[in-house]
Amino acid sequence: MEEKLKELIKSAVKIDDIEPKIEFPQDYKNGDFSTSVAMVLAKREGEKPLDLAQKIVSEIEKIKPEYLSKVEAVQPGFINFFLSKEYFSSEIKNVLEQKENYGISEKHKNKKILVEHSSPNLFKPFHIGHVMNNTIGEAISRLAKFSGASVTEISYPSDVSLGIGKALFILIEDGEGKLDSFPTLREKLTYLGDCYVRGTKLYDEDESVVQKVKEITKVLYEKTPGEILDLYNKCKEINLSYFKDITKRLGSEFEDFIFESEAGEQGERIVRENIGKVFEESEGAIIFKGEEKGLHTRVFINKEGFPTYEAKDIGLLFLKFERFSPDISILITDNQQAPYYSVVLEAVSEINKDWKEKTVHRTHGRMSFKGQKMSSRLGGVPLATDVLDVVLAEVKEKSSELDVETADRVAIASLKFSILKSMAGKDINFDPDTSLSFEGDSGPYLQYTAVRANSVLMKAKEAGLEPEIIQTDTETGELEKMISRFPKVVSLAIEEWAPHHISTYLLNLSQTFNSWYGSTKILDLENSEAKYNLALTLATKIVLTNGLNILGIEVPEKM
RNA sequence: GCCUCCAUAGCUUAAUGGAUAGAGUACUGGUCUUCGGAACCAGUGAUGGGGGUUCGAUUCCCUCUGGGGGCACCA
Repeated sequence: MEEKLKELIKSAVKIDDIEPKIEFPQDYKNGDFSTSVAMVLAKREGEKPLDLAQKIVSEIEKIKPEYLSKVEAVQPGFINFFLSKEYFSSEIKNVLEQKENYGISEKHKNKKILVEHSSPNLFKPFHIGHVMNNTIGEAISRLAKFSGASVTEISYPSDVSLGIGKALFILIEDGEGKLDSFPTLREKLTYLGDCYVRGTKLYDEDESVVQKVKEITKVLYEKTPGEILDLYNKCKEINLSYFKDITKRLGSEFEDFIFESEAGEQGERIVRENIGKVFEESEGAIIFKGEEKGLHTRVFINKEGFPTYEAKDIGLLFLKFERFSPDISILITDNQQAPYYSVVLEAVSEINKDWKEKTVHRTHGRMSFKGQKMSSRLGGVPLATDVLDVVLAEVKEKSSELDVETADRVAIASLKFSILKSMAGKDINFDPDTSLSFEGDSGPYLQYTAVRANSVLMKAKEAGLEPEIIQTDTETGELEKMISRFPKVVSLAIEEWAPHHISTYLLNLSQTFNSWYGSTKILDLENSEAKYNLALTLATKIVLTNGLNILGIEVPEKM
C-alpha cells in the first residue's frame, strides 16, 4: 500500500530527486497514512505548504483509486489518506489466508543470512547476562527469516585463551577427582566457574603461576596430546552440553559452531600473510594502526606469538564466508565491543572488502545484578537456569493449575519480553522483582491476549459460528487498522534489525484488541456481523502469534 | 588527555525531522446481566541547562553538566 501511495503522489506532482515519505499518523483522525511532501517541496516550488498540498490533493482526486475513500490537505501542509473499508477487509482476508506467513516480506528473498549470537566462553557458565544476547540474537535471526532469506544460526564458543589456561591450572592443582566428585551437572558448572575466578586471581597475585599457566595455554593452542588436553576436553564437553540445553529451552537451535581454536589458526595465518601490507611489527607484536582512519591501534598477534581476540575474529570472518558464503552476516555482541570491532573490520576491509561490507554488527547493553534481592536469593551472578526457575516459581504461584510446559513458556515470555520491549543498547539492572512482570507491558500480557482470542474462537466453534469476511454496515474500526499495520512494522524492524519495533506494535495491538473486546460482544448469535467480528478475533490471534514468534515467544493453548 | 554512546513523568520506557510527546508501573476514582479480571475506562504527571540550523527539533550541529564504554599484547 505504501508503494501505491508513493506512485500516486509521484503522478500528482513531479518529484524525481526525493522519495515521498509515507507515515502512520499518530491519531487516526489524521488518516490511515499521511505524507509531508508538500511541506518539503514548498520552499523550492515557491508556494505555501498548504496551497501546494491542496494542489496535490486535487490532482489525486482526479485519479482517485478505489482503495481511497478520502484525501485531504490540512495545516500545516500534511496530506492525509483515508483508505476504504474494502481495503481493510481485504487485508483481514489476507491475514486469514496467509496465516503464519502473514507479515513475511520479500526484502531479502533468495538471500542467505548468517547470524552469530550467544557465543559462550566454555569455561565460564552461561549466566543470566548471556540470556540478553541470546534473546536479542534469536529475535534478529527470526526477523531475518521474516525477511524472506534463508537463515543459518551459529555460535562461536570461546575454547582457547589465556583465561582458560588459568582455569585449567586450578583444575590440575585440585586434581581431576575434584571435578568428578560433584554429582550433578549444575554443581560441576559452578565449580568450573569458580576455577576460572580463582585462576585469574592467582595469576595476578603469584608470579610463579604465570609460567605454568602459559605452558598449559600452549598445550591448548597446539593441541598437544596428553592428560592436560584430555581434562580440557572433558570440561569443554560439560559446558557445551549445558549451553545446548539452556539455549534450546530458550528457543534457539544452532546449526553449527565455529570454535575460537579453529578461528585462531586461520586468523593467525591470515594476519601473518598480510604483514607489511595491512599489519606491521611493533615491539615484538603484530599490530594494525587504525589512527589514520580515526580508530586506534590494536594488537593482533602478541609477543608470545599467539593470536589475540582480534586475529581470531579475522579467522572467524574467513570461516564464516568460506563455509556459508552469506549475503549478509550478522553478529550480536554487547556494545562494549563496538569500538574494538570497528578496528577489526577496518583491518579486514583491506584483505577482503566483502567481509566488511556484508557484516552487520548489532550491539546491546549489558545486564548487571545490583539488586539486593538477586544476590540474597541466588548469590552472585546466577546461571540462566537458576533465574528461570525463580520466574517459574512465581508463575506457578500466580496460577497453580498450569502444567509445567505452559508455566515455562510464560516464564520465558516474561524474561524475554523484559529484554525485547525496549531498544537494544541500554544496560539493564536485572532484578526479578522489578524487571519481570506479568501485567501491563509484558510478555504474559501478550500471550494472555492471544489465548483469550483463541478461547473465544473455540467457544464460537462449539456454537457453530465460524469466522468469515462479510459485508458489514459498521465503519472500519481501530482494530482492523492496527492489524493491517503489521507488515510495515515488520519491514521497519528488518530495516533496522531492531526487534523492539515488533514489541511496541504487539502491545498496541493487544491494547486495541482488549479495548474492543471490552466493548463488543463477539459471540452473539443475534448479531449478523458476528462472523466478521470472529474474523477480526482470528486475525488478531494470528498476528499476535506471528509477532511473538519473531520475538521467540511461544503462545500456549491455555494459561 | 583523546574518541565515542547515553540523558524523556517518581520508576521502566516509545516516538523513519512532523500534527495535542505515546505506553506501562505507581497513585486516585470507576467498569463486570460478559465470550477468560494476567482485562477494560478515566484522572494526576515528562523531553538535563544554554545557544544554533529548519516552515517545523525529543530527533541534526555547538557548548555546559551528569553517567556508561573504548584507547598495545584480556576476551
